[in-house]
Amino acid sequence: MIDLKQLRESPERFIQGAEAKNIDVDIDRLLELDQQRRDLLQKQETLRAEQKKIGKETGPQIGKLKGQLKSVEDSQRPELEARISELEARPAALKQQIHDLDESLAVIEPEWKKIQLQVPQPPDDDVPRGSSSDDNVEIRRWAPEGWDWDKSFEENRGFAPKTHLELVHDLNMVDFERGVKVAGSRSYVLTGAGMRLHQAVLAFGMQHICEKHGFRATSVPVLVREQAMVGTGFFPGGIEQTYHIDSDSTPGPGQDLYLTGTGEVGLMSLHSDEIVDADQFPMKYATVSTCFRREAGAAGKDTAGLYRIHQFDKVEQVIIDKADEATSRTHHETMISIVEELLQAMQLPYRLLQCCTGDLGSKNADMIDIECWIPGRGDEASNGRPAGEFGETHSASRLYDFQCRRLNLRYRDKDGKTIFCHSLNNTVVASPRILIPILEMHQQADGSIIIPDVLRPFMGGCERISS
RNA sequence: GGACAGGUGGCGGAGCGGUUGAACGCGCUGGUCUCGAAAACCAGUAUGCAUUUCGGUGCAUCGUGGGUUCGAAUCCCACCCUGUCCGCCA
Repeated sequence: MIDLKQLRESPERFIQGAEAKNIDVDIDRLLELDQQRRDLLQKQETLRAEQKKIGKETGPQIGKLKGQLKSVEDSQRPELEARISELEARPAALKQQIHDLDESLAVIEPEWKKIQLQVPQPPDDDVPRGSSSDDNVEIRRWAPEGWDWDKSFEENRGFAPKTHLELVHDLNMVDFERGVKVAGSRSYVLTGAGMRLHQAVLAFGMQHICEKHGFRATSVPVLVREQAMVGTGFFPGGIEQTYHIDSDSTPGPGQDLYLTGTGEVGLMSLHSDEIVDADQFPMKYATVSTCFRREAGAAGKDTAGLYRIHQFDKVEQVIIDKADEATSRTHHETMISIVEELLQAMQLPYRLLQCCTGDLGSKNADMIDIECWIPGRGDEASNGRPAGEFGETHSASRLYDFQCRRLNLRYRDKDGKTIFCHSLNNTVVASPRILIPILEMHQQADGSIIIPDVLRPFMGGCERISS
């Protein structure tokens, strides 16, 4: 959520920000409603002040007179009643006016709130303008020694690569058919070495971020209240991406909940509605959680394999810290470098992409995607085999106070003022998607797969997966 | 599935129709005392919005929304949430 004060002061910044992000939101209308609302509130406040003042003066009198009314003789009643109704007349009139203003406000506020939740955070000035992921800008890339970016996998390694689909089939690591039988399209069942490797990657990710970088290991609810989805900024925009445990069809307590698409929701919601102690900054959390995504609107895209699926597991990192842009930028770089360490440790070639304004999503001021090289992806080369392509495996967001404002997550500065925190989040590792580059990049000419050193301790020392 | 209880400030906990934005306790901040600390004592200590001659001032907020009333934390209705006991399941 954006700061309405800032919006009033510099609406252009937000209008241009929404435009750059390709988000259609009627900011002029919001400003208009905001002005109306403020006018109404001001009028109402004045009336209330008067009502209160009168109430203090005449209230006790009325009470006393009404008491007398009970014990007094009939002949004196009319006079008493007249005095009471005289005293009651003014506050009653005020009450009616205040009530009318309430009704006017009730007309405005739903739309006012709705648009407010839709206004995106303007992108930072140094984010390149663009309309889609095609306009993202590569920052840098890395590959293990011996890998030549100008050559194909076959030229680099001396044999034609299999796709991950072929590999998991040949090595019996995934059962897609039964996955689909049980759970429908985009479902899978990891088996044997597939499941072991999946768990190894997640365990490695948790170990790395917690032990090497001091993030606090934390579990999160993956079934959450709507407020957590709104607070973290996934709603209203992402509602069609989200599974809903529906109270209409299955009434009863605990039935109106949503399945989270990322551990970020649970982690960031931990401190919602809190004024956290600034001494704890920066607050660094890591979790591993199952993530659920409906992938609505992605029909026909990446239908085969482990790339785009409804359910996966992810190690996620978040940082909450004081409201300072420079600090946020530093954290952002740190969180990205943690991922780079991990990918380098697993010897996976990757590149960093600066996402353009059109690809940022509504809540980010800046976002860096990390893409691993996947030999089995992409268009067909002349030999009829995939030419290889980068595939997004990580996404690092810098949100400033946009998310914490929604979550009502604050701290006190030196002067005791409450301030909304800044937040950031980044994938540590998401599996099984990350298994795709691991399998494809570490495959051998004989069809076996060499397990990266760093994962072996989590697989009982196993060095190689072969049929 | 059945039977209840309850939602008040950073926390605990009063209040159940009239200066109650809210007693009391704890915590926190400042001060006195002390060589220093603890204890004791004194003072202060909610959030949001608006307004301001930056000293304040006004309004709202006791789960949420509506209602009754001249007046609601207090009464009524609906909803949300939390907890307890029994049953069931792991």
